[in-house]
Amino acid sequence: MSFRTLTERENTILSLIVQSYIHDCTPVGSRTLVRRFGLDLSPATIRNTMNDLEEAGLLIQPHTSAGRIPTSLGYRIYVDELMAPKPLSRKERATIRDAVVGEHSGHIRDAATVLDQTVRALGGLTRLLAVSFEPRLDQGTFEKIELVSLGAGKILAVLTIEKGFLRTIVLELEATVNSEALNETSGILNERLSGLPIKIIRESVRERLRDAVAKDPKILKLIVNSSDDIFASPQEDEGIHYWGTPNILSQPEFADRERMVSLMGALEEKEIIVRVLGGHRQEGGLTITIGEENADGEIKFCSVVASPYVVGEVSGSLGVLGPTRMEYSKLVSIVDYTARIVSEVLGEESTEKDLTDEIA
Amino acid sequence: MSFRTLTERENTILSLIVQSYIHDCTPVGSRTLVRRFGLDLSPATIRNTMNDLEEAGLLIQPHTSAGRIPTSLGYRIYVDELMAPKPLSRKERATIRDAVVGEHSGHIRDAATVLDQTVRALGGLTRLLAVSFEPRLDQGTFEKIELVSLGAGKILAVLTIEKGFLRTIVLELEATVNSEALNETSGILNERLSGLPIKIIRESVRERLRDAVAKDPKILKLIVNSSDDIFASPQEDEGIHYWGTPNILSQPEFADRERMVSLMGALEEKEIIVRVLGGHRQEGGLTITIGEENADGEIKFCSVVASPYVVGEVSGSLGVLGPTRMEYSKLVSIVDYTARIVSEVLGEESTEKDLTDEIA
DNA sequence: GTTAGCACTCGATATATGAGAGTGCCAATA
DNA sequence: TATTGGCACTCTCATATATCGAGTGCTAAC
Repeated sequence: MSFRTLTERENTILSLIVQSYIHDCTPVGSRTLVRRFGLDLSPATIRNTMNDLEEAGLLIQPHTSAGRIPTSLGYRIYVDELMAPKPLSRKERATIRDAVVGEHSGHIRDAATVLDQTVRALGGLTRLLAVSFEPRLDQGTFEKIELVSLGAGKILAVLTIEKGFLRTIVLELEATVNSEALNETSGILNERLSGLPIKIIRESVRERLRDAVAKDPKILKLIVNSSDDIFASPQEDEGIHYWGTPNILSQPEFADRERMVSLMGALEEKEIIVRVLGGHRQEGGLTITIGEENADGEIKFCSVVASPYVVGEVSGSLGVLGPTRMEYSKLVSIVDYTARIVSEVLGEESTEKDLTDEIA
Repeated sequence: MSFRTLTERENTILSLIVQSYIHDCTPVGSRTLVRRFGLDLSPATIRNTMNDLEEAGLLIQPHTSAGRIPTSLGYRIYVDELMAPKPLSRKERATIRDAVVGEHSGHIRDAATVLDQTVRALGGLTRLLAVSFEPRLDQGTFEKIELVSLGAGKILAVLTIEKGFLRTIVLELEATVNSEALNETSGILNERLSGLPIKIIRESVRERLRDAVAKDPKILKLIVNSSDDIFASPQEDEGIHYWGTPNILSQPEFADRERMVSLMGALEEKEIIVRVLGGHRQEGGLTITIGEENADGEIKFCSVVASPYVVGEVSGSLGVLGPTRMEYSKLVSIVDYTARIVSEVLGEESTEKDLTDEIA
């Protein structure tokens, strides 16, 4: 990653500067560094090293005769090679777990509720903007469909997806339908499609149902014609939860009005979140994206620590967004742990006898 | 409202000051007022009147030797007695209507989608924070319930409520259930409860089903025991849509960091919205709340223009929130019109043959 | 290789100054 | 009697100026 290997001293200095700057948001000078960390070197020596680091592109000076601050590349080196993840305290683990698991032990929550409470906890704990995506159900396996007549030609399709996820859709037919025809249709669908991944179904319903015969073919026809919607991947900008805008707006790096407004606008449009966190889904593990590494101009002052969570074949992602000056060593632990807990909680087959409110 | 009747001149001056201040966000002085509006009076005369208005509590000076700005009470008089609602242009009406009605004429949207697009349009048009509540279904009339087995003891209850609103809930039973028993149960429920308001049902299910006999009584029992959830009024802080935080943050009155952060925090917690807009539901019509008239400290610099929308017996509300310095005369027209259109659109029985995605 | 010393830079802070907009008051006016 | 012109005064805002302090780069000495 770095185009030349840093010396031991350079590593130390870089690390200390990053830590100091993360803590203070103040450019750090040679003298301060020596004093604060009780270094056994003179400021002049530090200055020389700083100069080298600056030439290597890891530090910059906001202006002549100010201290140095890390560049994105500087943070990158720090994150990849220098920092040690900071373990969570028992209390922190408990905070996260309690929030994700939820208070009412007798009450099973759906994914939206779980993630909503998760981002609240995550935002509160990190004092940053916490973000999460609901799971993308179209990665999952189709279990079965039920068709319910709602009267006036409306039909409710209820899709059951592995691990207890549910998706409901209202379809409409001009003719009235009887429940017998609905049962027949759902029977055919379940027989032919059960156990297949949603994605596969979306691509191949037509062929799979081509030779199906039903007494009342118009329902089957409706299903096939609407299959893009029924077996759809959810809209990219749906199922996003976030929390902590005041946190992020309080950060000194957003004192600039312009920057703040553009960030908020980007958040509201959700494109940013989708682009930044969307790519993280179903990938390996926790990722850190720093400053200009984010393609989007609006958040080139921001970093993102994100991790996928996995529930069976279905997955989503969660993470935090904040200024590049963030406490990476702590955040990787927090985000990683949160993602694990969410995986765990959403993966539990609901065994409690209570009810979940899938839609408000 | 005002504790003394204002003279003709006082009315004029107050009105002009309000208009000028709304336009400029600059305290307005006597000389400026005369020049800008070509008044046939000398600045000295205006000063006398201004002094009177200040004593009446309708104007204040930010500091000695600055111009005047209206107080909340000043705005109140203006809104109640002086201003004339500004009619919407054809184009503005079209903008609102198009957003609420939606683009795909062949696609029926659910309330959440409609309101989401509505607040976007409303926020964009007013350059303020637009807010809406989804309808409170528990004001509505229960049409029927369908019970669908999802396997593993899970049952999906689908409630149909007048005007095509839908509510689904997952219930859980330790035993497995057969569809016959479910049909029997839903039959009993529909027979006894159909046509009743949800609210009434919530209060009286027990009595109404006391003497009901079913071959498999445990499902009926589950329904009764879970009735608080099934026929619940939705959580106060659910079903809220808002859009336009960047708009509001760009307003000069939120240059103050502190104020901005506290407003954003309040918004995220949603309590503010609930308290401010929540009360407006099912009430007469459009309401305007100005500055300190809002009980909440966080938004004592804000005003709210809100209106209920009504769909049959069910209603919700929508409106805009912004600094007290807002263009009331225009906003009342916009909010009123938007509420009407939303009422209309949500009230339409869905006749299109297409499908709605009720849950993501 | 490390360090002390020194001249220099530059942002931040405090202070002074003047311009401009506005006010209140009072005596003159129609 | 209501209106007005005139005047002294107030207060903010913008600008200019001086000073302080943290920090730098460079060089010569250790």
